[in-house]
Amino acid sequence: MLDDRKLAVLRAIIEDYVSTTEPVGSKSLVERHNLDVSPATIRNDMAVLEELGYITQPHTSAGRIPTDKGYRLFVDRLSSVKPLSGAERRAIETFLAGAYELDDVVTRTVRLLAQLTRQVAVVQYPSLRRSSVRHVELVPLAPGRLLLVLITDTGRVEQRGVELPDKIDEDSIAHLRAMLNVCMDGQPLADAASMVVDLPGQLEPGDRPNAAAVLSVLLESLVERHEEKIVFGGAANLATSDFSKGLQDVLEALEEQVVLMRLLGESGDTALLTVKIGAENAVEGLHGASVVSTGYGAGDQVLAKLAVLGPTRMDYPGTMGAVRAVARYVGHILAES
Amino acid sequence: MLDDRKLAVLRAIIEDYVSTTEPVGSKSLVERHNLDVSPATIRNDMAVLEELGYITQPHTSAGRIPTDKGYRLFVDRLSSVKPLSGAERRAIETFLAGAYELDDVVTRTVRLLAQLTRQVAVVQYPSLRRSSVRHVELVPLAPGRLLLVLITDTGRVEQRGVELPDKIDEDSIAHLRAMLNVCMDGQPLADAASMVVDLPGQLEPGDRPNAAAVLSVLLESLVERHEEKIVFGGAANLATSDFSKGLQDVLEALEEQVVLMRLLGESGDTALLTVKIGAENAVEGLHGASVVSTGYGAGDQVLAKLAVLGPTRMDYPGTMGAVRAVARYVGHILAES
DNA sequence: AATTGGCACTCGGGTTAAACGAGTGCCAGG
DNA sequence: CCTGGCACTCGTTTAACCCGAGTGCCAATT
Repeated sequence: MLDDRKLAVLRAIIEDYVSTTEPVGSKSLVERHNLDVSPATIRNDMAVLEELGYITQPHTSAGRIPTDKGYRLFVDRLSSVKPLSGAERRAIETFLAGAYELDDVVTRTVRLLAQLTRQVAVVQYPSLRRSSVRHVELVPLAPGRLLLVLITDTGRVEQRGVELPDKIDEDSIAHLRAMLNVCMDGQPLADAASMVVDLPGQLEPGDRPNAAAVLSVLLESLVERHEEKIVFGGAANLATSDFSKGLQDVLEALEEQVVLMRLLGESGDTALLTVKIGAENAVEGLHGASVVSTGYGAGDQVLAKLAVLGPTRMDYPGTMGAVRAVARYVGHILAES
Repeated sequence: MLDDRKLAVLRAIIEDYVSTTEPVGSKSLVERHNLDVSPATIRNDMAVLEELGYITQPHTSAGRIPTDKGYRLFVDRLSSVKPLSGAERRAIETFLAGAYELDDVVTRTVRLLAQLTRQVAVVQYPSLRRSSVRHVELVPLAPGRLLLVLITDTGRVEQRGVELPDKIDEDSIAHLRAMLNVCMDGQPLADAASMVVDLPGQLEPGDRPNAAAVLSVLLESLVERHEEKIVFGGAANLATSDFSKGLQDVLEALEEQVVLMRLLGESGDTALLTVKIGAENAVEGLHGASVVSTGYGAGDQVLAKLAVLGPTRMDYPGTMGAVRAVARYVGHILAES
């Protein structure tokens, strides 16, 4: 059904369409790629490809353009991830070189990815689950209010205000702080729940409600909420890449944290490059867009996701190459610091 | 030269143009607003207004549209800030109610402003200059690396990695930490420089290079860099408000931190509502846009700026009302926490 | 069975021409 | 100073038209 030449034709159609944005006809195909057959033959092949749903024509008397299914086949079987050029690799290094803080790393990664691919970049903050506790600090703000500061072994700091049910005095704070640090120091945050389960027993009964409030904030807010932090950049690139329709929709989707979560979550927990094409994206209003995503982290742990979003008509090999390279490099940086 | 009726005509033209997006002619003017004169009279007035540069016609045989100068006059003399409706005020409260952390406050403010005005919102993080030090924490990360954590009396936490010139042991860290806290606790950050000037003298000579590194980071990075943090949102609104040209340009400008700084910086240190119309904006590629900005902060201190950006053809009274109201409300929240 | 050249057909895009109409400027009269 | 009248301008819309890229099909060839 699909012999080699037909596949070659599909590949050629996609390459041409991606670079010209215009439907591609049988004649220009044989010219630009040296297929040693006549346009008529290509037409027959194209008819078959259309029959099978890999390409379609916008209207009669126009050339063919790839369908989502066509891109899917292309990505799965007809292309390979394109390694970056030396210049691009150097760009990555210089771009990310001066980033010490996590905020900095994430921000720069977004800009870098957007610039490299000329599309929209989406980056999720690394999860805290695999980090360990280095220090817990409690700072009184007001009679019924504490500030909880968590410092991890990866040098990250998270803070959060805590509303206390009762008033609390300096001594109790100090005691609670000491207890917390004894219990949790060096422990992975993923185990935090079990670490502190018997903590209230070691405190004065009167302090227990307050301690409970602190713990619940620590467990729920700090660790979980953090993963919801996702930033994007390169929206300006949307304006040029004449998104057939619904630039509006795309921008709205990007500004919804929940949508971004869903977008990155879809690809599961894998660290592998994942490509979602057009309607494969569950998110309404993001059909017409493709998302290339991957996990990243220090070593082989997947701490978060990053992705590039663009029109279905995108340079998949190049984009995949950029995403993979950036993910790896960011992984190194996280591992070092 | 400019009698009352001519001013009324200008106001009417602006109101109509803002709501319809279309050049407005003499006839529809007398209909929609009950000016008790004939279209011909209005035409004469319009001729004068055009002569003076307040309005212009896109082409012969079309109605008039306001010029930047026309909007300027409108804002300065023909309109007043429109107070928010009850529903809008309630929206502000519910929207900002659950925000405890600063991050949260800023993020929500951006979304709120964008939604309220249906335009792009820009919010700068509050300056740390007026805050006081509550606690300084030093955490060893690696032999030559420290994490510096600063906690302010307003419950804000800033962290930053510090590269040390020499190795440092636990005791020296503890000593340095103690010294820092003694010197700085309760002191306003604005005075931080003078507070620590004699600190190195109280340390072992061997520790002085390390201490200097820590101090420079504390002074330069934490306090100053923080003010550069500016976020924006509501880009989706740009898509609808058919920015005559250069949506591309606007998006690019918004993604440049430097540009945003300049945008907010222009209006000086005032807490007052400031309106920059079209070409009044120094930023290239943001002609065609207007910016309504104001300072905000706890009490009467101006800690940062926030702004709304939209096409010159915007609802100035409404936008100004929203900006002022939100700024005030955010101020209250900052003052409480 | 696959390939090829030939040929009629389709249809979107671009061009030209004409009719339309909103809006203007000007003027003469109230 | 205001008003009604009127000629004029010019962008927009509509219609008719042609052009050409591209297709599908078929019969002939390999």
